[in-house]
Amino acid sequence: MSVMESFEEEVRAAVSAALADMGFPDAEFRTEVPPGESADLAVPCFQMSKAMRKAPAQIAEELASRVPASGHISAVSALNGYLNFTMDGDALVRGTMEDILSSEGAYGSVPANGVRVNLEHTSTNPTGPIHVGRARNPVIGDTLARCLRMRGYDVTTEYYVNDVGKQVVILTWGVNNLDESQVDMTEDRDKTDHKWVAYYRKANSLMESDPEVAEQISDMLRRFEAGDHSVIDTVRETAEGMLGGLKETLAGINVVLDRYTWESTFIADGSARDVVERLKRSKYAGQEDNGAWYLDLKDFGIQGKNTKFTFTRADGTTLYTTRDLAYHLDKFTRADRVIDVLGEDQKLGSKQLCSALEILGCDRQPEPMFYSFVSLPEGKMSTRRGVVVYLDDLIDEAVSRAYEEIEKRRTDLSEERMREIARTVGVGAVRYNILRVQPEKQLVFRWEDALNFDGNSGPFLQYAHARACSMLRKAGAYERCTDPSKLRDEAEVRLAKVLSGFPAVVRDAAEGRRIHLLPAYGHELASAFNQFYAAVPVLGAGDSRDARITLVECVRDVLRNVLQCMGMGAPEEM
RNA sequence: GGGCCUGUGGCUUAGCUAGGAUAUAGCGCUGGCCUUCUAAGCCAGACGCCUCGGGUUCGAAUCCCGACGGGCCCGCCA
Repeated sequence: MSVMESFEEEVRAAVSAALADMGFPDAEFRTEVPPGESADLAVPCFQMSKAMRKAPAQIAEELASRVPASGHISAVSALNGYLNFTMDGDALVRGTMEDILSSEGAYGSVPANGVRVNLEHTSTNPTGPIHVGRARNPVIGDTLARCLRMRGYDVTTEYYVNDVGKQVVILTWGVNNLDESQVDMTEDRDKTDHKWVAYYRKANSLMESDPEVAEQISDMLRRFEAGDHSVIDTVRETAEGMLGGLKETLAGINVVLDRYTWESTFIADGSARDVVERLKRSKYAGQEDNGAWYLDLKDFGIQGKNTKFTFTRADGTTLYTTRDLAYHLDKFTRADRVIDVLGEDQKLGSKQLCSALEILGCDRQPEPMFYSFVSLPEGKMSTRRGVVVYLDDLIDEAVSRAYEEIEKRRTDLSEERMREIARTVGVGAVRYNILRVQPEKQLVFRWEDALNFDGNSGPFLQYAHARACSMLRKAGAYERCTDPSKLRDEAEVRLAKVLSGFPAVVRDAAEGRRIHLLPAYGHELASAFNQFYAAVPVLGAGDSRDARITLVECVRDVLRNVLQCMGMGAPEEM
C-alpha cells in the first residue's frame, strides 16, 4: 500500500471512531482531495447533516475536536463544513520516496489478480489506411490495456478483422482486376494500405458507373456467401495484405496487438450458424414473410423502432451482427471480462448485442467504451471520398516537426540519434494529444493543435524526463537519501505529494476506464518537477544534494511509468 | 420523428457518476527570467451571466424538466 493510501485509511478509521463516539457509528462519509494547498485530505460533512440534525459546520467542528493528531495525521481542522486533514510532511516525503525506490521501477503497479481481460480495439475495416478520424481507437485501447496490466489484470488485446462483406469484396475485386494505370495513385507511400486504397476507390466508382463491374462484384459476393473457397480465400488474402499495412502504422505508434481474429472463422466453424439456431428457439424470435429472422427487443430497454434486431437475411445467411455474437461468445470462453473499444456509431449495435447475448443465456456482458469521431474543419472524414488525414501522415508530420526542434537546440548529437529522438517525441505528441481529451467529446482535427509541443503536450512530459535523466547523468556518485529534513523547500514537499498520487491515478484510470486522467497527472508531475528545478539547486546543493538527487531519481522513475502507461517513449535526452 | 452523447474565458480543456471551500489546466495575449544542473522551461498579469429558460435544494457547472447549437445512430450494410 502506498503512503497516500495508508494515510487515507488512517483518516477513515479516525473519522469512523469519532462518529461512533458521537453516537453515529453507521454514518457514511467519503474523502476527497481538497483544492489548493489547504490540506491533504478532506471529509465533507454535508451528507451526514440531515441524519445528525446538525449543521455541517458544527459537525466538522465536533469531529475535529474528537480526532487527535496522531500517526501520519499531523493536523486536523474544520472549515466551511469540511473536516480537513494534513498529512505529516516528513512521513509523506520519506514514505513516498521509499515506496518508489523499493518498487524498483514498478511504482504504481500491483500484483497479478488472475482476472483475464479481453480488450478488443481498433478493428477498422481493412479497406484503407487508418485515418485520424478513427485514430482514437488504437490509442485509447492500447493505453487502457497498459493501465489494466499495471493493475494486475491479465490482458489480451485483440483486433477483429472484417474479412466478410461487400466492402472487402469490392477491395478484392479492385486489387485483382485493375492495374496501376487504371487507378488514381495519389499515394507515394510504399505500404499496401496506401497503395490498395486507390484500387478500392476506383472499384467503388466503377461499381456505380459500370453495370458490368457491379455485376462482377455482386457475383463475387454471391459466391462468397455460398461458401466458394476460391473467393473466400482471395478475400482473406487481400484483407491480410491490407492488414499488414495497418499493423505497420499501429506499430509506429507503439500499438502491438496480441491477437487477430478473423470474422470469416465464425462462418467456417459453424458457430454463427449455431447462434442462429439457438436464437430461433428463443421466445423473442420472429420471422418476416420473406424468411428473415429477427429478435424483438422491446423488453430490453431499447426504444422506438429499433427493437427489431435482424439476425438472418431472407435467404438464411448470417449478418455481421450474428457473427459478432458468435465472436463474443468465443471471447467469453477465453476471458473473464470483455472490453470493446468502439466508435460512437456502434452504440445501438452494442446494446442490441448485449440483449441478444442475454437471450442466448450468456451471464456476462461486454463492457463497451465509446469514443466520438475526429472530424476535419470541413466535415467528416471519408476514405471512399478521399477526404481524410491519414494517421501515417500525421505521424510523419509530427516526427519531422520534432526533428526541426531538436536540430534547433542540439549540435552535439548524431543524425541517427536525432532521428531516433524525433520519432519518440513526435509519436508521443500524437498519442498525448489524443489522450488528453475525454473519448466521448467530439474533436475537430487541426494541425496546429496536433503538433503542439508546448505546455499541455507530450513533449512537455518527455522533456521533464530527459531533464531528470540529464541531471542524474551529471550527478555522478551519490548516496540515496530520503531524509525529509533535507527536503524542506515548498517545491520539494509539493513534488513528493504529486509523486504520491500516482498509484491512485493508475487505479482510477484502469478501474474507472478514465484514461484521460493519465495525461493530466503527467502534466501535473512534470510541472511540479519543473518548478522544483527552478526553485532549488540540485547538483550544487551541499547538504541537501543527495536527497535532492534522490528525489530527481524518483521523478524520473514515475515519469517513465506515466509515459509507459500512455504508450509514449521516455527519451533520456532531447 | 425517436434514441444516445456533447455544450465551461478568443481557442482547447478538467471538474459532472456520489450537489457544497476562491471553477482546473494549456494555447494565445501583456510583462519579466538563460555565468545553477537542457528556456520543448520558470515567474507575474489580464481574460468566466460554466449555451439559454424554468425547477429541486440552505446551497447547482454538477440533479430534474424544457428550449437551442454540435455529433452519432435508428439497413435483410459492415
